[in-house]
Amino acid sequence: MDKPEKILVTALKLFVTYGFHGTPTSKIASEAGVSNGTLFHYFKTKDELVVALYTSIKEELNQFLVTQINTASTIKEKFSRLFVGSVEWALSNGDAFYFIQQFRFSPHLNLISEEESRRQSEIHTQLLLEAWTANLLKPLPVNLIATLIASQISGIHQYLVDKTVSPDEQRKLIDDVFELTWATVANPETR
Amino acid sequence: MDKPEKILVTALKLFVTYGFHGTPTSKIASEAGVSNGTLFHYFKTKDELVVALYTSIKEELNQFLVTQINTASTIKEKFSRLFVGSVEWALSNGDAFYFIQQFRFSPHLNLISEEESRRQSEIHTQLLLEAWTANLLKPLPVNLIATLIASQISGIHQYLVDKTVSPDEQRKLIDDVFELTWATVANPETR
Amino acid sequence: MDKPEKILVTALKLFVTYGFHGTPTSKIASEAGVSNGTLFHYFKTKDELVVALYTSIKEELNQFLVTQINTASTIKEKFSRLFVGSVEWALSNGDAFYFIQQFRFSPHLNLISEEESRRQSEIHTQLLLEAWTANLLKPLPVNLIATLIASQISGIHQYLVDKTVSPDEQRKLIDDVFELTWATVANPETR
Amino acid sequence: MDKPEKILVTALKLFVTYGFHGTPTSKIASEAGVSNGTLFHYFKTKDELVVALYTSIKEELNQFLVTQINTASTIKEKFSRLFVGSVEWALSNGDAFYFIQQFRFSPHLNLISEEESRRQSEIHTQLLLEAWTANLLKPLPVNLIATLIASQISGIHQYLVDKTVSPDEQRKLIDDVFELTWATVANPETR
DNA sequence: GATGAATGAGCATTCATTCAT
DNA sequence: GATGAATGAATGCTCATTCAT
Repeated sequence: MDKPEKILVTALKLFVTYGFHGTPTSKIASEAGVSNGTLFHYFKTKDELVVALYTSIKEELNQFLVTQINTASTIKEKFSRLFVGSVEWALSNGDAFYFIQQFRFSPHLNLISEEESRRQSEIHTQLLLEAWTANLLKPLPVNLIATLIASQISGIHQYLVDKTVSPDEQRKLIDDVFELTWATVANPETR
Repeated sequence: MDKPEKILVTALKLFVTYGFHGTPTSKIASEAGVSNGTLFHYFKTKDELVVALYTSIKEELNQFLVTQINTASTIKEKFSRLFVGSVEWALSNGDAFYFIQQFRFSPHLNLISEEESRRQSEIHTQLLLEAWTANLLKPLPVNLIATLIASQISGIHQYLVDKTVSPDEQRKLIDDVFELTWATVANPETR
Repeated sequence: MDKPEKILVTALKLFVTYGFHGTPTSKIASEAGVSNGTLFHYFKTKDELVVALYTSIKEELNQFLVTQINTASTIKEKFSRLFVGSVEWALSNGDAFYFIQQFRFSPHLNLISEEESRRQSEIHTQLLLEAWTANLLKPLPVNLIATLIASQISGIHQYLVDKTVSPDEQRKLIDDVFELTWATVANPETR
Repeated sequence: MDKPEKILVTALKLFVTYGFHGTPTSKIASEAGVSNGTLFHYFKTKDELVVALYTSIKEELNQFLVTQINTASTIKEKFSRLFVGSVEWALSNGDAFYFIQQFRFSPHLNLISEEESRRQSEIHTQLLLEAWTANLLKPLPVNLIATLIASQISGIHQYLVDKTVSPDEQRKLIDDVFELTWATVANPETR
């Protein structure tokens, strides 16, 4: 792992525990095993580090989701993969997922450009467009459907984080909730 | 409005715009029209101010929801009132709602005691218990149901914040989503 | 002496010895017997402190020169008082005088507004105008005359700083150089 | 232009604009088109670079003045050439001249050895000695005369920098001021 | 000679908190 | 209760300098 990567990994761990403000750059540097100066060699400011971390996490998540979707044939199956994949990724990358929320409710969000923002949600946009074109969705605003699905993902994730459930049960619950969600948003006629 | 109240109101506005860290107590004080010392007269530390703000907002929200629920007769109607009320309160108290999220994804959350936490969600717990007892819910874990409903509330709110919709349409959308949500979690047999 | 004044006095001493850069604000504060925070309470930035010091020194010098000029009756005598007064002030306020030069050949000079600059040289401007109106000066550009006089002041000062001369001799030398300078710039006809 | 020379040229430009402190070595290096390490290959420390720049400028100035003086036959003419040459060099090497002042009022001055200092003013010392021996000067301390001449040089330069004057007028003004200065310091009997 | 990544000491500045009035 | 001057610990960031390649 090269130095900037090591810095990002360490920053994630510390930000999640102590918050942005509660984490001095000096602590990030020393725990990452580099000097303070090196941190600023790679990230011009602390804010830039925070943003870079967010971007890299989103990137990683997206790449994971793409591999998930690619294993599916039907559109519904793609949704399922996206849904299940998101929840499972969130469960096994607790820190990263928590950080995303943290970031979203902070002034740092404004530092993300429109374009970067669009790029990050491209997969979801594409898939929804596909479903919409195939007339698979209820006659509701597409954005509303997107938001409702996203909410259910974060809902079931939230539930599973608090409980301790066996992997099998967990998988079943996620599938069940996906089916419920799909029933909520899918067009009953073409379903 | 007395001084501590003025301080809380000002703090909310600033926290939402600049974040906790980005808002010095001195700025809160000056914008609230009180002296630096006065702020610390009412709130021993900045953290205490943050927590007090959170608690007071939750308190206000809960009181509002209680009045909403009280106008309902059936259990489903209570759920509806809770659902719609939550979304509408969130829409007309954007700052407060945003602050709640901000707070939840920050280390400050640890400063809320278990008991306080329980008290804040009492209404929801009560209502779910009622529904459960009346056998109105699907055979899913009650907590999962609670989380799913909460997610949908925040989902529809999220959607409405971004769009600009007429009040009538807005109301209709919220009702629609509630019906979808209710269909998702309610026991079809006793519904 | 109040705190901001004490800070200025200490800063002068240190700047002259170690330069602006070579003098940390922390050293100024501690030698002035105040806390680091107090320094920044009175001067928002280090640059502001530097500028404030410059302005206060120029102010003091000007007030001194005004009292000198006021004891003179003829215009030539006023020039003499200004000349002699400037040299003597420079000799007994070595640090302050050195600081002025230091400041003038630094980027800080740009932080002085046009207006402030004009105000600082008002005495000289006035006196030259008076002499010009009375036709006492050679037909040379007034600004050139001003600059030449100023140069001679700094010349004789420079000389006296390096040598050690008895007060009497010193006074005589300054007078001599003034007469030479006056002969250089004064109109021989009306002299 | 070889690398160390390029570094010196760039450093001059930047020092004059931003001051010593305001100019990082990294900026000098990058603007000079060399790497950070190369700068330190040629100049062990930043201070050494500053001193080297000063020395090289003084050297250049002196060489120029020597060629000027060599075209003169009488002593007064030599003084004239020195005077005029100095002003003209200062005018066409504004940055270099400004840097000299900057350097003189900075702690770096202490890094110049006595001997180096003497060498730099040798021309002036020699010429004054010649004039003194020939009994051409007023019965004033030689050092005072030296200082007064130097002051007038910097005075007329100062004036010409601020104004915009045609080359012819400029040359005439410089000559005039030289004559005035010469009249001030030269022995009227042997003149 | 040339490079530029890495270092870490050093500094300006901020800000929560105190306390005398 | 109210004030705001004073504090000083804490921190982001800079930059001269080193050194392995």
